[in-house]
Amino acid sequence: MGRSPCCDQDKGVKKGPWMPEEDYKLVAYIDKNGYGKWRSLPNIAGLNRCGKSCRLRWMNYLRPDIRRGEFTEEEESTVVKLHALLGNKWSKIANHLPGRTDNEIKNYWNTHMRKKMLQMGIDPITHEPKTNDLSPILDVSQMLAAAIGNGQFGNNTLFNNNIAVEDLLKLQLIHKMLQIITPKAMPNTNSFNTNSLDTKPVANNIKTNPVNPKPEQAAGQLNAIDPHVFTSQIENEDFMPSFEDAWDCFGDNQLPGLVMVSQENLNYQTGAGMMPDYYGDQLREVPSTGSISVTPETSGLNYPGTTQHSSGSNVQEDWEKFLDDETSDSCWKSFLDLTSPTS
DNA sequence: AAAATGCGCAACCGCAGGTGC
DNA sequence: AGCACCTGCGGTTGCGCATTT
Repeated sequence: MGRSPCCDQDKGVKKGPWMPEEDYKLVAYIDKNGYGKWRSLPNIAGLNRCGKSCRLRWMNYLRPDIRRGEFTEEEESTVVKLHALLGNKWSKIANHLPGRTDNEIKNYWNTHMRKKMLQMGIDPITHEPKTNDLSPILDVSQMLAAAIGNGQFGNNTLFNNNIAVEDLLKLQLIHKMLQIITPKAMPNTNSFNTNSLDTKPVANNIKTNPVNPKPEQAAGQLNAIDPHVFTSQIENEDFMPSFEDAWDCFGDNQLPGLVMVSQENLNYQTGAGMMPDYYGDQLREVPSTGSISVTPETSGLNYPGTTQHSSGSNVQEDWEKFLDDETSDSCWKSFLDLTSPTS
């Protein structure tokens, strides 16, 4: 389809910053005639500007309902959540932020929030942890699986009371997990920032997890050590968790990292600043390959605190449900704590 | 004090969808 | 059906100010 050049941009129209008198002309014209017909507007209004430029100036700067100044925490939270849901759909995001323009949100994202997320080790595009910080767990998981599978330690060694090998593997696993949870307290620190981790009790999360059919039981298993206590104790240099304490985090007959949790779920959980917190059978249904998307309708995953996108509903409905779900606030709150100017 | 560098933001550019003739 | 035009969107640019060297 053919398309003519925008306005009269080849005929010496002015570009660059707008002068106050140009603003005045534009506002005066729109006050009198309303806006629209941008192509013809410059001639009628006596402006030597491209119609597009006039529209942009009005929409992004002169409009009376424009809201300026620092983004509030609530606005930031909304932007982050919507960006996770919609991606770089700035105009759609702007629809949820009265008075903010798509351009302003885009600029704010690129200059402030994107940087903060990178500092947190979170990919601002995918909203996933940027580094492969969970690979150690998977490595150990694979080692365990291999050890069992190929009979390296004898047939079913782990289940035949070979305490030394089992404990060694446990130790390695716990050590690697501690590296992830508290890099500053452990050797081999990594870049994942845990300073603002939200250690919301697991039970609260499980309670709203749509894929966990037995929340009380699961919470009981996993809260043998309260994550609040666990992580705060770890940050205390005097604390050295015992095998029993750490191991009790996991349910009976469950070898952490072996089969129960997919890479996607691990990424999601730790990205939200929490330990992997549920290992119920239901999670086996989560696909273990492919890349995660935080967009529920594209990933097909049920995330804690979110609602599954049904084929009959739209993104906005899901978003409103998401906003109403108070249990979904935790990870964003921690993010905002970090991005707050006062922090 | 001056130059270099970094940063934030307004504005520009190209493209695509929608609409009317 | 095809064309021209209008409008809106998202990526990018470049200017001006602030900070650092």
